[in-house]
Amino acid sequence: MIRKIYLLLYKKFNSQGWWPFTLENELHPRHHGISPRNDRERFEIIIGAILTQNTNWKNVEKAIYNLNKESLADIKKIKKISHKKLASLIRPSGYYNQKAERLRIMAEFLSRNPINRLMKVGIEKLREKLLKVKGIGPETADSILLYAFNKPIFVVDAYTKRIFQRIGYKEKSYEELQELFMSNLEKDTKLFNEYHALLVELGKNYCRKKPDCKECPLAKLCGKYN
DNA sequence: CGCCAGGGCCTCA
DNA sequence: TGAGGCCATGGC
Repeated sequence: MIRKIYLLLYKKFNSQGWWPFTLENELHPRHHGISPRNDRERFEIIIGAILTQNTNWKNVEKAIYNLNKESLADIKKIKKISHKKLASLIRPSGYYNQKAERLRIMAEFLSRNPINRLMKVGIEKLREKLLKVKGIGPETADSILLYAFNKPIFVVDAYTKRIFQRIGYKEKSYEELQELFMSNLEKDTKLFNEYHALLVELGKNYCRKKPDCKECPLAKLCGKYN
């Protein structure tokens, strides 16, 4: 069933090309359908994962644009910039004081633990290290693992919880839901990447807080609809 | 105008 | 472990 749902979503929405990030000569993050290839791109994804916490991605794009205008997708620069300045640049993403602090803490962590070294750490150990960083919870950690480090882990977000609750799955906690996917799919980075992105697309367009079930690709197998 | 968005921390049972 | 308050902007 987990795989069937994936296929239905893919048929409806096609490839999502996640995670959206910015190429060297751009300022605005976009979906490229490729993995990050250098530290700047990986760090920008990490920044986006923090800024999008409980926030619309469109607002995060504005904040990332502001940062890129000053080439601030850079660990050393984020460490050096003042809190006031950083907070004002990321203001559109909301919670800007908290998030400025979280970006600074993450930059310090990555300064002590360089990305090229983290890339070689085992997935479980890397996840534990990320979760110890203040401001990084399960979803942000897993987003970083999957989209910045290309590790095969499934990201569970509010959309995932809402969609699968409505379909009729009893799993509730983050770990239970994550295990549902991890145990029913081959541990493939590309598959986990696409699946999560497709769930976000469904959550935004159909399985909203007030659901629009009419053209939902999952309507036939959804407990709420039937 | 109200509602909501790709969470996480802290506090208190 | 889980519920509730807090953090905040911008789009619709």
